[in-house]
Amino acid sequence: MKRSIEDIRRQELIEGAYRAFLQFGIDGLTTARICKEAGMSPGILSYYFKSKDEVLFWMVRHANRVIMDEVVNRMKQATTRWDRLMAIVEGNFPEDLFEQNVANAWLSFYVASAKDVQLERLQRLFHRRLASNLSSCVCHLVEGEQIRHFVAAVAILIDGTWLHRAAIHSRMTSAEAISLIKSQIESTLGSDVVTAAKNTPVSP
Amino acid sequence: MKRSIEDIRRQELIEGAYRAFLQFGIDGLTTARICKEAGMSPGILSYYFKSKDEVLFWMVRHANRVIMDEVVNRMKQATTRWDRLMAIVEGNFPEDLFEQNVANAWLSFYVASAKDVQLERLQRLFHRRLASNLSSCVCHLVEGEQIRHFVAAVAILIDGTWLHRAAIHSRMTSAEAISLIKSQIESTLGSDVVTAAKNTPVSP
DNA sequence: CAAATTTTTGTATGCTCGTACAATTTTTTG
DNA sequence: CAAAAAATTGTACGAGCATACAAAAATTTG
Repeated sequence: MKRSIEDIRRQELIEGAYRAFLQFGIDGLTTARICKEAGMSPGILSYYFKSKDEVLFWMVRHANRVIMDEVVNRMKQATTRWDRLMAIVEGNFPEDLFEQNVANAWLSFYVASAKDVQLERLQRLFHRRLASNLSSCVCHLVEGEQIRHFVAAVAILIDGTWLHRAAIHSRMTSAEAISLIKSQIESTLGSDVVTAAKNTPVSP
Repeated sequence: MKRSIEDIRRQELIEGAYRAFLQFGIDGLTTARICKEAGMSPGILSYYFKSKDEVLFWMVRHANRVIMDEVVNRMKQATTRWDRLMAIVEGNFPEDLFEQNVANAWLSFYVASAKDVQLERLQRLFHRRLASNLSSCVCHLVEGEQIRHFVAAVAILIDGTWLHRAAIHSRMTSAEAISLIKSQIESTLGSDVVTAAKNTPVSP
């Protein structure tokens, strides 16, 4: 069974919204701009979606999937806990996405999610996934309370680095971001735990 | 010479804007809301200011001064490099300001400064001040390139922690934020540098 | 106190945007 | 091919907002 016109149009609008999102952030997303970006006429959005907010919702899921694919693909190839950890960090800074407009767009999503319960739920889902992935890399290697501290610190470092890429005119590259977070992780865990992580296979 | 009515009214409007800012962020700031918060009628803003953006500009300066006062007061009492460092960290997390609405408000300022050259200049000024203060705590204690890395890491940790307070429903307290950043700093610098910082007086 | 000046009020204007929808075109069906 | 259904277009409406400004009120001046 081939995709219906409806599915195709909805997907096109979501991807149009995504492109507009990367350029202008959530505030720059008007129905007209979304439709134009998708190559359609202005009124079409309300034919295929209940409202602009519905497009926004699916667009954010789409945007997150782009990043998550980067993470997951790298994690598949990891053989040690340490490799998994690096897969998460590196996957969160794809070279072609780590630039000011994109960082600003994500920042605007964070702001918007404070006033939109749907977006807030997505946001928390994304955070739980990240926290869960990070935990799996260090559990059994460090003690319980330490795990929560480690996860919080790395999450803050990742998001904080994106924030700086957005706000400060920093020209930081993704390689520099990864290297900064990597060395923070190393000094936080300590060399013995790092060595253990590098020698622990992924499964257990 | 007493303050003119104009100075008083402008200050009242700026403070009204600040209160509205803390509650609703930059997007929630309408001229009507600012005037209402200042206890004046809606049209008064355009009598004392060229535009809403001008109020925004002064309001952000005011908001930053609130934080900077916290930092500066703590730094005055510092006798060692380490104390100065802690003064900066603690001053950036005043207990009564470290809560979700305020964090969201600051986040919305970061987003807005991407599309407003005036706000962007303020933002960069704030960042240079922070970086300069941080540098002064570790220069001569660690080598040149290391300083830049250290400053970047701490700045990212501070902003990242605010971002998390805004976005994740984290209930993190200011004490927890300070403690997290403090331990990150300690493991980054290494115990010998920390000891040196604790034994180095502030002036040179 | 009366005229002049300053300050404040309330509103009108124009703009942007989301949404609904009638009119039109395209596709499908029998 | 004609009728019905689906898809698309363009626009009109209303809401929310920044700004300007005429009218009113308050204050100062002579």
